[in-house]
Amino acid sequence: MADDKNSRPARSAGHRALPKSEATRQKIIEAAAAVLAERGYAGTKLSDIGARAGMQAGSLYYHFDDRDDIVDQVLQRSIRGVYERVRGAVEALPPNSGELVCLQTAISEHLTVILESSDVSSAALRLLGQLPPESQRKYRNDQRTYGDYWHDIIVAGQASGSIRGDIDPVRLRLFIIGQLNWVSEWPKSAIDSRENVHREAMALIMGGVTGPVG
Amino acid sequence: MADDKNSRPARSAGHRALPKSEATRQKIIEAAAAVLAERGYAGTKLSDIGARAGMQAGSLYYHFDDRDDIVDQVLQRSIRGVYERVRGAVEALPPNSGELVCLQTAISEHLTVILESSDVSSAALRLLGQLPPESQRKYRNDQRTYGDYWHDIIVAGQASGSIRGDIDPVRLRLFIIGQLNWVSEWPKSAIDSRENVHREAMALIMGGVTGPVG
DNA sequence: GTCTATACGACGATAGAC
DNA sequence: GTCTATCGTCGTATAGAC
Repeated sequence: MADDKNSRPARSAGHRALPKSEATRQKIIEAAAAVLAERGYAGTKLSDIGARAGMQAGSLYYHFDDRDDIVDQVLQRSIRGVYERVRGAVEALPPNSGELVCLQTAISEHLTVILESSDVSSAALRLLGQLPPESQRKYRNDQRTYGDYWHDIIVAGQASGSIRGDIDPVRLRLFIIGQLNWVSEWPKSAIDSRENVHREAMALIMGGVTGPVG
Repeated sequence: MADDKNSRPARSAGHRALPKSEATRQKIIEAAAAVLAERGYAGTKLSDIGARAGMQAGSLYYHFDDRDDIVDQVLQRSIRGVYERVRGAVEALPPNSGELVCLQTAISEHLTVILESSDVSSAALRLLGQLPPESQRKYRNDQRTYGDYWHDIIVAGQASGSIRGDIDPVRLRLFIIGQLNWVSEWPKSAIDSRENVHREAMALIMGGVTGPVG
């Protein structure tokens, strides 16, 4: 649990929210996410990250320990970022909203994150599978936390009857999230407007291909 | 269009279907697919492929021109393989089967391929996105052929009213195929039996989370 | 903080023995 | 057909100037 970098900057007295070094870290992480998303884990070279962040490869070592440290930050932020966004959206619902509304909100927000940050947030999704197995373990907890959050919504919905009960809740979640995640692989030409993607995704997940009335 | 390897072996007179060299090619391609699926494009080393195929890295060059040639074969077989399987299944239906049945058959067969060859066939799906953009062009045709096949089914179904018409047919296809493709990313623990996955995927895609009767 | 230069290892690819 | 040995290249990481 040695973690000297995440609470940076630990300087004398906090005054500004984004000191220069932190802003640069941000820029590097975003650059790395972009490269990771399009080249994959092993295909991401420090020179690419540096180029996109406007500096030389060697300069990255001032801000990060090594290559994996950068990848690490991208993944952490992505996974936790999606979770916080979705949880925030669901918790913003009026109290006693039905489970179906919670599910719809989670779907909508998850999709929003994918559509708006097609780099930073969707990079993680495609990356987890290509990491060396040991590295994957580090993110299992964050992944499971997010999965559990969905799981609870789905199970509650099935108990109340608002969500069909003849599909295993784990697989139901995996089907839904998988369908949404794959949007990050779409050709850009298929996304004419985010509104359409949202509306149609919701319509399909809710009512299926035969439509809301069977 | 120089393509001297694909029609191998071009030996004196055909006698056996699988001469040794062709069998070895097969084994290498399968090994490569396995490594590609778990390490990604750039993460796949010739030494890994060789190890899994039971030979040294240098020996691979007897069967293939270079690294990209191997990746190429994996992708070609995967994309075309799924297409042929799905088309075969749909064409095996009794004539004048409804479009909805065609769609269901396509879904079922696509999922079957993913579940049974979680290496060879699913490797391609995740790979296309991480290839250097120039390389991607080579597979666009095969991809489009497969997409068009689904497209025709969906459009016909929408015309006849058996498939809801309020979702863009291109996105409807992408949603469905994406949901199925993502199954290759599932933790193995989520697949207790292929039958269950099939049944539930079909139920969800057909009727949505609210169930077949709304 | 960022640069250039360099040490070092890893991987793709080739050559030649068997 | 497959092996071992080797070369060349590229990418990570470090060192030290600015």
